[in-house]
Amino acid sequence: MKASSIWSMAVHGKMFRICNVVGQYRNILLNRHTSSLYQQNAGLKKSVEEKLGLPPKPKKPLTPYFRFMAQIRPAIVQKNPQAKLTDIAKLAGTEWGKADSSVREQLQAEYKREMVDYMAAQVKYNQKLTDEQHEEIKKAKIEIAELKERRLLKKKKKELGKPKRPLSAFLLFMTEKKDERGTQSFKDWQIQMQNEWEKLYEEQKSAYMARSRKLFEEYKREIQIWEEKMIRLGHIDVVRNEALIQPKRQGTSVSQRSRGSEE
DNA sequence: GCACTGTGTAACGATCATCT
DNA sequence: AGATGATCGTTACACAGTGC
Repeated sequence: MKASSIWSMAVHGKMFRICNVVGQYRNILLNRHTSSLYQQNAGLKKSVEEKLGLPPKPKKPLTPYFRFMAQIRPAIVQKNPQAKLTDIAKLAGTEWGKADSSVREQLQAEYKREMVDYMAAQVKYNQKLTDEQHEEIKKAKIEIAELKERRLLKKKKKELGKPKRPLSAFLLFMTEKKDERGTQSFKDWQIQMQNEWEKLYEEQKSAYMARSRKLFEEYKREIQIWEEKMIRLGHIDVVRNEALIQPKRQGTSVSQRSRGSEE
């Protein structure tokens, strides 16, 4: 903890130098960056290194455009109090397009100066880490990238209207009983549901199972139609592998398609 | 070509446990 | 992976420029 706070102080010091911008926005900039760093240290946005319990790595200097945005943001917000974050970014982009070349050059020069410090800090930081720590960071980054990929694929499936898997017999039972929960804790209620499910008469259970089976039959039909449509549209990544392997019952076959892109 | 850099917030995800 | 729900944590969104 102590080591990390020393690191944190070092980063603070660097950022204050980074924020040493001349002109009328100097104070605003200083305040903004101070609070921003405070939030990061409070753990709102942790870097991979910090998540792994390693000292925080030096932050990249702000690019000229980000520096510019930080300067004009207060004015934009004041003029457009109800503007959303995304609106502000758009307005800032417009302003950047209209900005004087001397302003751009000055911001560019500041960026270059701070980049020198950053590079040195980065080298120092990397030297401080062991080979194992470097490897750990590398692995974590790959994992994060894979997670992101999975999340995006899930989002795509949703957007393309992938049919949802139907409820199992037990879930149908649980859904039906949800209004009877009252003030019981979620966990206790689940355990109670499990007990009640086990005590159900076979014919009662069978009724739920029959309903679930029927839903699954419908689902099978829906998913097949949907996957065939996805293949036609070229969205092979959202289709289960079986759908690519199994030849279709009628019409054009997809079996000759290459499966190279899939696992 | 993608991650990073800043911002605030809405939306989304993981978690807990249960079964199929 | 589907539902249940509260809670806490994380990410996408917009913008442009830079470096790996």
